[in-house]
Amino acid sequence: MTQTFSFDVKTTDGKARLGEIATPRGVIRTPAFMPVGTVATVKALYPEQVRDAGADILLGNTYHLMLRPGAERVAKLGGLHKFMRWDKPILTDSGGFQVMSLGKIRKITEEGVAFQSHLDGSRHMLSPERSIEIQCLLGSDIQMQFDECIELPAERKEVERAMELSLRWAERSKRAFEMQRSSGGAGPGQALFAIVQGGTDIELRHRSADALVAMDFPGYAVGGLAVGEGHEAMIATLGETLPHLPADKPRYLMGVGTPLDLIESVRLGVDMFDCVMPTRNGRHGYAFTWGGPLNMRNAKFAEDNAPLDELSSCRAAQDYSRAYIHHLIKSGEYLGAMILSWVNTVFYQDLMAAMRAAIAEGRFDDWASETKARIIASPQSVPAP
RNA sequence: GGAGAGGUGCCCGAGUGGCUAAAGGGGACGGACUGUAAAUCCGUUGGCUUCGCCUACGCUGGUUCGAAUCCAGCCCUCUCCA
Repeated sequence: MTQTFSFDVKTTDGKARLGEIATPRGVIRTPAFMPVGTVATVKALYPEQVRDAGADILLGNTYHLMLRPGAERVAKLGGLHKFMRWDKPILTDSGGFQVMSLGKIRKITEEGVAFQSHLDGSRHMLSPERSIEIQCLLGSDIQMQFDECIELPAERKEVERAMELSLRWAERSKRAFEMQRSSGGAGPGQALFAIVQGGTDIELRHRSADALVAMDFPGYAVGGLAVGEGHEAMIATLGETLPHLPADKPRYLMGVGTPLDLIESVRLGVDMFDCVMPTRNGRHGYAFTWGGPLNMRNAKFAEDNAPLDELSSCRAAQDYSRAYIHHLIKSGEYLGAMILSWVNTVFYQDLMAAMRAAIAEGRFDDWASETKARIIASPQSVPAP
């Protein structure tokens, strides 16, 4: 197994890429979808289920883990992988997303962001340096620069300000990461990714991307999308941004998305994704199936004895009836959330696997048309005879 | 048999003369969810020919310009005492 971090594009189909990221903890097949395990757990799932679903990597969060149980404590306990019993790669977000999502309880300065803990109100400072330090303490394989993610729509001046700040923080993050490298806090198998910002403004996106590429990172993320601009604008922005990123480095679209988002983004050349959608929507009673999405709370499933999704490779989708899952969800039972989180996580991984296969066989466009017609269209919900 | 408490919308439950088609829960129905402050949040929830009308707070009658709210009788439920 490799001791260093590397990325290899195996083949392309149009702009879509099939590749592999090699790390000391294992290979990540791309395009990849990373289940989100914010607080050291992919909610409602055992790590084994996440692994068996086909996930090569999952995501953890700097902000949440620094508050609880604390980065130093995780380090003391042997690192995040050992702590949560996940031995494959882990990517950690820097806390940049919380700059947006916790907008009401934080203050931004050039130095960094002062957060008021959403848990107990205590104050905590996150700077590029501290974020990298925490990510190293956690033992993250792919670390993210500290950035400022902003909500859209926003004034161009505001988008530009956040983008420029994120550039300066990228530089500081990189320097901090190199310091960690030289002091043994991070090894050659670990990598730091930069994050392109700039809203839906093409000129800002180009400036951001060009500046970051000049700094030379082992991977580049596109951040600040799927934050209110809509699918079309997101895809358009992505289409203009990706050509400014090096072809030989992985491209990660942060926080995205719906199955449609994933398909259209892979078509444009994105290699990595993460999103809470399969798990959060699962907990909320929403099932992704190969016949389209189903809201399992709907009364029409009350006496539907058909399996949830007979086309799913997830055992739970075969074993449990729609009526039963409907009952569990309506009753607020944990098992309902567990089943749907599992089914959705498998669906997302199978979707990525299908995209990889389609790229390998040079039929991505055909595959995409067929698949979109099946899974994006309104759901089939005919009761079993 | 005696004393007391009470009967409100699908359920529980506020409401003691007009601002009450009736607070608030729950349930039901529907929607949302995109680097997780989310097992969360939002909307609807008597009917109709819907800028108004009808029906409605146990039943019947009464007082009043006006009653879920006050009065009388009746029916029913619960608690305590015999």
